Amino acid sequence: MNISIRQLEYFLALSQTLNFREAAESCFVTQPALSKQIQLLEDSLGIPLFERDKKHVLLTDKGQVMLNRASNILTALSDMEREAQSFKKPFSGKLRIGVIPTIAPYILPTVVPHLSRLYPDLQLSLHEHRTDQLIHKMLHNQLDLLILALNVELEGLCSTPLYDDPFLLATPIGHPLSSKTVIHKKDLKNQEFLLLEDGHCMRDHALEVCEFAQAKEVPDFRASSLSTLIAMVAAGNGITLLPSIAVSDDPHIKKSLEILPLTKNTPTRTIGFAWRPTTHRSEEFHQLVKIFRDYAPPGAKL
Amino acid sequence: MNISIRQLEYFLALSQTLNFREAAESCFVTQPALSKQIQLLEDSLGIPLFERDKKHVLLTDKGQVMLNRASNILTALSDMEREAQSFKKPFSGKLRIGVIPTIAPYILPTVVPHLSRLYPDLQLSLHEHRTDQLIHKMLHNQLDLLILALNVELEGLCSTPLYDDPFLLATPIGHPLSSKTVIHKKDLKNQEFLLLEDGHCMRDHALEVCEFAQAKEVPDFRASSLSTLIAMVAAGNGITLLPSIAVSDDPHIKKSLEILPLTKNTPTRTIGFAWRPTTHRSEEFHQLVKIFRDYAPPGAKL
DNA sequence: TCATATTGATTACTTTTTCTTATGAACATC
DNA sequence: GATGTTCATAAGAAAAAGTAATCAATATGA
Repeated sequence: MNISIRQLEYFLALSQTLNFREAAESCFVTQPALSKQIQLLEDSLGIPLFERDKKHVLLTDKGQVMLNRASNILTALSDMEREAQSFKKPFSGKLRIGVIPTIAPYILPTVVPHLSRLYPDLQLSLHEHRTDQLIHKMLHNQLDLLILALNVELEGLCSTPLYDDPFLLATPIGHPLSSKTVIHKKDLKNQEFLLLEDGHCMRDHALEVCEFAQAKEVPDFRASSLSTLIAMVAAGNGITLLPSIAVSDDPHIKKSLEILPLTKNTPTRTIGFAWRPTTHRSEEFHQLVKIFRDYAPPGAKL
Repeated sequence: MNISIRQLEYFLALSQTLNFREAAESCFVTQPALSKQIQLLEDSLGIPLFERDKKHVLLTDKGQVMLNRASNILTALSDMEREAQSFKKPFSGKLRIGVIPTIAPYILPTVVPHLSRLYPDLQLSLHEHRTDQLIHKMLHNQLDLLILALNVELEGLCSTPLYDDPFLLATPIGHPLSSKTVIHKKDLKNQEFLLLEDGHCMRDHALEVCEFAQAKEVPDFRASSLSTLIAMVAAGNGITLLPSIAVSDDPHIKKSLEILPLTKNTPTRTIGFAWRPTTHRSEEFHQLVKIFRDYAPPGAKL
């Protein structure tokens, strides 16, 4: 017998549920149908993919290797189908965009309305996650386009920069540093920084700066979002770094905090797109770059 | 309807023959069966893959793009099946090796017998082509492993070096240069070099050396193989560069030519393996590296 | 402990898909 | 204009994949 796409789909489904009935349900077929196809696939490959004793199902080692290949094949097929779609009508259909939390609130509100206006047939589906999860979802064909800070390793993805986003120093009103017009490295020595939770790439950026300037992190506190961070600084609990795009447009922030530029050699993150090399729409992404630049948020440097 | 593997296979077949009847034949089905599946595939994708006026069939632009994707998917599937095979029994089944002509005669005769002895279940299939064709065949899943000079761009392939192969100068017996013990760059100025035909990567290597040393190529002659080249030098028609592995083991050559080492900074090619990233057997290839090194030809530098 | 529920495999039968055979329409060639 | 191509189409046979019902083996809980 020959391996079929359907068998690969059933294989994927079963590997996710590890339960024949549930997997069958998720594929909208009955359990015997799925059992049969899994057996046929195992026969075709000549190796067992699952160990099943009459109560548990689990993926074998070799099954795991085969699963990765199967998953890649299905992704490639899906990309092929979606590219064909986009041939018929570019900028239509579903576009799943993933954005990191320290970028999303400052870019999406301005750009998305323009996108919807320019491409009414494009159904945008927006997802906010941290970098690791974004990359994982991208590689598993759950997202089409990422918007993130490019200063990280993007294993197996293509990327292109959109704009630079310099970091600024934020202190409480009346903080000793706030009298200065520009902050130098030595000004930060032994200052206490409030930072984001683990997993935010901006935390890593900020930590690098702190280490470089011999500053300290406030112990026992990690903010879950930039707004928490801003509130904590405003309440006088410490100082922090904020991305330009997060502060440049917000009069409220400028009243409750002091925002100070750093020296010439300003620490900066590069914001950009990333996508799977086999994506459909790589053409369209290059067009989107222009639009995202046209509607760049205040504070971003082209 | 859903796209099937079989549809992709028929698509590939038709793209090769551009004739429904022949394509059907090559797939061991009747022409209407293939016609139908091609139609279904076009319906699924929503775009025409072939233009057919009642006498000619040709691939559309979009069809070409889809073809590349289809071909990659089929290769991925074939790799998956073959990896499953190799799980059952490593070093068994067909291994298709491609080698460039300036390497094949000096490596294969020594290594292949050992391979056959070590892995009696491995069916070696050896193919001699120039670099460009090897890469093309590799990318089209017609070869599993390449042995070539790594000093070239290997688009989309993985590679690993085996050994270095320095070039030596070959002159006719009694040639003025043959009195020297070592050849320097300046010795080669205005010397007349015999070189290989276009397409041999060794020609490009040698040309670089010639340009660097301001030497000249003999006009109106291009050798089709190293043995022609050697014969032409022996006949006094000029001098040339030869790879160490081609001369170190051959007493006949040493009688009919003068073989002279070049200066310390010896021009050298690196001989190595290359394979598709998705290949089955990448494990086995790393084992083969050891064996190829164990039976390295005289003249090769590990 | 025994009734009950849940697991994946198996069987018999139905539906769907894919194939073959036979044929038709459009175009070249002689 | 007869003949031999081409690809498309239609009808029915063969193959594949599905459902429904059931089984055997294992857990769970009164």
